[in-house]
Order: sequence, then structure tokens, then C-alpha cells
Amino acid sequence: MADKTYNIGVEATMEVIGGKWKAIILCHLRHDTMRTSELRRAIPQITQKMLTQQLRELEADGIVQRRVYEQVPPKVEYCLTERGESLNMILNQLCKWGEANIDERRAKGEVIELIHRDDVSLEQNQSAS
Amino acid sequence: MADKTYNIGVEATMEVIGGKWKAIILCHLRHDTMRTSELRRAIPQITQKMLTQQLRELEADGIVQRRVYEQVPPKVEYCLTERGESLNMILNQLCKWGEANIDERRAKGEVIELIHRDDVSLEQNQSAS
DNA sequence: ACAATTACGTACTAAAAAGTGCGATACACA
DNA sequence: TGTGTATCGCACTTTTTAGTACGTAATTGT
Repeated sequence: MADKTYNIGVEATMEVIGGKWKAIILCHLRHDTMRTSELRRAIPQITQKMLTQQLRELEADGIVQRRVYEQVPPKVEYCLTERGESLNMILNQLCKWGEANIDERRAKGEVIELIHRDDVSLEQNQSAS
Repeated sequence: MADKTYNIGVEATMEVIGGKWKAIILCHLRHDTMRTSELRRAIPQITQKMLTQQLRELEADGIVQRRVYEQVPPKVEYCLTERGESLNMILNQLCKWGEANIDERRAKGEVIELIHRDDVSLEQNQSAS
């Protein structure tokens, strides 16, 4: 394994959840275990190749767990590992911030649509005030 | 402004803080106002072009504020806007998660180095328990 | 005169990430 | 025999992102 150097923690995090698809995949998996086809339906624009590829990388990073059922047609399920679960709070906040931001932008006249608003409501919220 | 559609909030967030440099830049700016040259020293691998380009995009997204002092040689400072500040908690957590992850990986035998460990200690932390 | 300073732009190139199109498997069912 | 299912791999192309190399400005100090 080659020597690796980070300057600041966030670099290591973005290496794991960065890119066009990973954070989205993880946001879906944080609620449920899902099979490949469910993820594909939940993320319509992703291609099969990208989905598999990103899931493989997340697996290699110890974030998701892959479970294969030996049956035909195949059935493969993915869920977060313990390390993946430790991203839960971050994922929730990323979702919420994005939603709030979309609202602000819309209030300023931009034409934006948000298909699925996450209802995390009363989970690990700690809004001081 | 062209019509834009998101499926889930996190997409909008990653559009703003994604990419190789933005989250890193923001992590540095969350403590201080900094001028261009300070940022460059804080993030040694970034090129001048990338730094400027990313800052411009963050400015366009209303995340950072650019202040130009009319003097020679030029002096330009950047700081977070209110909207940028609203990312603070996320940025802290991204840093902390990365640090913890680096520790885990090192414990498993990987040869990793982390130059700057962030000491956010007692800021807006809310660890229940 | 000339270098150093600080911030930025622009044309061009290189590398990384994502997308397309195709094939494979192995069984069920018409 | 042929079609549908669910998952994945591979070769290839396109798009996006990042990096290189260079040039500008206006002033201070040598």
C-alpha cells in the first residue's frame, strides 16, 4: 500500500464520499438496506456501471456491506457498515443544507425543483435556540 | 437561468462543496478571514489558477465574500458569508470524520500521514450522552 | 533600469471521472 | 426456441476537472 499524506481531515473524507454519486447513494442507504435495482430506481440518472463501480469503491473503503444471495435471478443487497453509519449525521446535514439552499435560491427567483425532500424530522437534531 | 432539477438535497450541497479543493478551502476559511497568499500557503498543492477559480465559484454561490483593497501590490481577502457560515458544522464534522478515519486506517497498518489535525475542541459540539 | 511583490486572466494540455454499448450468466415461463 | 429477469464485467468514447505555462498591473526597493 503506497504512502499517503493528507493535509487536513476533510481531504480524507471527501476521498470517500466525493464524486458525483457516492453521497447520493449513501443518503439512500442510510435509511434502508437496498438491493441494486432499488438503488437504480431511487437514482434514475445513474447508470448500472456507475452504480456498481461506486458501490465497489464504498465497499473497499469499508462504508457499505454487500450481501449476495445465491439465487437466480441474482439478488444483491447493500447496507451501511458500522463505519458507514458513522457518516449518518453528516449525510443528514448535507441533505438538509441542500434543501435549505434550494429554498433560498428559489426565493431569489431561480427555477429549481427538488423531487424528494427528506423527512428526517426528529432524528439526531440539536438545533440550539 | 436554466431549469435545474435535483432528486435529493445532498446533490445541491455537493454541487457547492464538491470537487478536489472547495471543501478544503472552506475548512480553512471557517476559522479566519484569509488573503489569497495565506490560502496558498495553507494549501500547498493547489495552483494559483485553481485557487482563484474555486474561490470565484464559491463567491458566485454566495458562500464566500471577496474583499479587494485598492493598494499595490494588491490585497484581496476572503471570508465566509452568512450562508457560508451555515456550513460550519458540516465542515467541522467532515474534518473530524476524516481524522478518525485516518486513525482507523493507520491502526490497520496503512502508512498514512495527516499534517494538520484540526483542534476544533469545544466549539459547536453537541455529542449527546 | 530592473527585480520583487500580489493577485488574476487566458490558451493550451493532461488526467480523471463518467457514460455508452455490448456480452455473460442461469433459470423461469410461454 | 425465444424472452424476461437481476447483476455484473469489459472495451471504448466523451465530458469534466485539474494542471502548465505564460502574460498583465502598479508600486517599492536596489
